[in-house]
Amino acid sequence: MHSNPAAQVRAEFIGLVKASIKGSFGIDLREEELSPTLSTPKNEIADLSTSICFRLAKEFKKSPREIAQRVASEARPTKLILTISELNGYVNATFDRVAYSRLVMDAVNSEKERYGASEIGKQEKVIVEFPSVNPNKPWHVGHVRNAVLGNAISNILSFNSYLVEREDYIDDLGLQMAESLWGLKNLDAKPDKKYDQWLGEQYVEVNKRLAAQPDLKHEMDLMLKSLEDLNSEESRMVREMAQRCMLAQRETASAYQIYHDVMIWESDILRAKLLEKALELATRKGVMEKASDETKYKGSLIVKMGRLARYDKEFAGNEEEAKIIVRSNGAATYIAKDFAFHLWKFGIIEAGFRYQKFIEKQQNSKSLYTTSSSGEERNFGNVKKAVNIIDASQKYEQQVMRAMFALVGHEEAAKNLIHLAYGRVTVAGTGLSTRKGTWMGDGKNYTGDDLLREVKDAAYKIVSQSEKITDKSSFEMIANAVALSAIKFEFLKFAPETEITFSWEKALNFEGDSGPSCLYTYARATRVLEKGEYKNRSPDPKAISRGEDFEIIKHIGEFPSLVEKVGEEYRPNLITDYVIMLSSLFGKFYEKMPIINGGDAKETRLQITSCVRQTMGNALRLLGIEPIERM
RNA sequence: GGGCAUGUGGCGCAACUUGGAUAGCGCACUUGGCUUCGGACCAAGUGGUUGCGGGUUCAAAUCCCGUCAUGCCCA
Repeated sequence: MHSNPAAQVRAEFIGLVKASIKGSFGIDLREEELSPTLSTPKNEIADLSTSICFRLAKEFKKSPREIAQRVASEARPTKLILTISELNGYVNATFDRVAYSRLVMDAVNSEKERYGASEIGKQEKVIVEFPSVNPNKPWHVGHVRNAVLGNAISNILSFNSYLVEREDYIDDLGLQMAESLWGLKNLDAKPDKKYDQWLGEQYVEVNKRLAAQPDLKHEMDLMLKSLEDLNSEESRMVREMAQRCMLAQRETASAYQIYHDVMIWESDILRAKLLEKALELATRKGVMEKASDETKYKGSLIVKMGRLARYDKEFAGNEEEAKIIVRSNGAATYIAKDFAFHLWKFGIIEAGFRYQKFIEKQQNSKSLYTTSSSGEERNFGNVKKAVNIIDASQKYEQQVMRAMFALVGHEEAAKNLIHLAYGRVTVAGTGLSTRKGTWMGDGKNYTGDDLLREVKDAAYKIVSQSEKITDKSSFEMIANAVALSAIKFEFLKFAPETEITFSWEKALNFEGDSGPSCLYTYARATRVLEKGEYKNRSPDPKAISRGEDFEIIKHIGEFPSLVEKVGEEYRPNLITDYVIMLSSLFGKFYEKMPIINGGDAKETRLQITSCVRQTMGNALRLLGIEPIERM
């Protein structure tokens, strides 16, 4: 069992309020009625409070104050709660400082790097899909946001006891691949740089040609047709090109310390005939049908809007009568392909995929597998929950897919099919278009590679001036860690749905609400513990006062509840808020309360420092940020 | 035309799902703090009718209705 100090003290408070109300008024409230009324008062009135008396006022025909006063006076203190009082109709509790501090410190000391973990995932399998960048270009800063989010979500789910598979979907069959292959054959240029970068630039060039010579469009369409024949020479060439591009993309991923378990290729999905199986299922269940000849949908396979509306009212007001799944020319839409793929994820239809190792050993010491025409069988997929990190523009498609899941009778899967819709990243008001090449900048591109290089250069300049670091050989490692923390934090601190306007100025700022300032807190705490010759003895909370020290203890006690919440709501920005607050609280504590020079309080304050360091480290690792000892 | 998201001090954001006491944080600005545990830090301060209008409630940034603006999506 993992400990959760905040949840424990809340439970005690609910219990005593419940007992007091029953004793005073003879009413037995349920825990679920009380628990939403709890909150933490902002000022220093108390440590925990409930507003339940406002709700009871009408029923009891008494003022909230009267009720609260009665409840407070009847309430019996518990192990963790020392006093209960009334103010303005609220019932307020103060914690037993020593008992609660001991609880928190014990929890951190005994669970260490597992402090904050929970069991809500019950070892269920979940597949997280990200960043799924087309294999004909490099990651741009928007893809970095996606990857960083997906990585954090995976870490958080895993910390909540889900068995997480990190999956990257690779669309090697779209029109964009036909165009890149056309470029490869016709543009007589040799790769002279990192392959994804080179391919991305070439793709922009192909699109310039297309704009100038619209008749080329026909050639592209022919190329696309031949790609879909998996035995064609074009198909073989495009796979080779895409694999080479993916190796380059994986270099970027690895530089960002982001790793996957499996890559799934669209061409292998085609080979496995997942689409046919999915369409058969949808037809058999009466969800999908042939459009009637009298409608404009003639010749295509559709799902009637009225059917979708039965599951999700969003589809109700739409003028359109149906959603096309397979066009009259036989081309499957993205929805069709995605529907099929996700039926596989949930183990509803079989693919019989074969896998090979794409990378034998990644930096996290695990292999990266890829689907393939031959190879071994492995148990990927077959999950209880699927999380897709896809930008908000695809919300509609994802919703249609979810509705179809429910309509074919898999409501449970529909509920567990989660689209984490994040806002796009723009540069000075314009979107990043791979086609138009707006990701290419002047001197430095808006790519993952250039972003990391630039931020690292800036970090290096600062690090190399530090007097705290005597070992010059570690500059490189530290600058890298600082840069990664800055970038990851910058993308994670915004709520997922917000759009982000990227600017170099912001990316290169390491102060304030930033990753480096959290790393700083960690490094500072580490150094203080070393200097203070801290030994991990059993907690001695007697010297804790009602000041900055106890504020820290309370904040640390909240961490496990926070992790659960973030795991259920997919909002890593709550963790960035949390670590900023932890940093700030430690900063205040550090100024006001001498640690090493703390006299009798020294040992206690070292213990608090150790708990801050541990919790900060755990929280940062969830975000995909590796803390460092010196900076 | 329909749908979704967003709108919070000068700027960038958080809190909204689950209503609660004085709306938090960073940047910028003003003032102060390194002979003293790591100043990527801290203290004090200026700045808000939470887009607008109505409603529900003892209580609304939060819920409901309407409206405006911006972005995205659907054919």
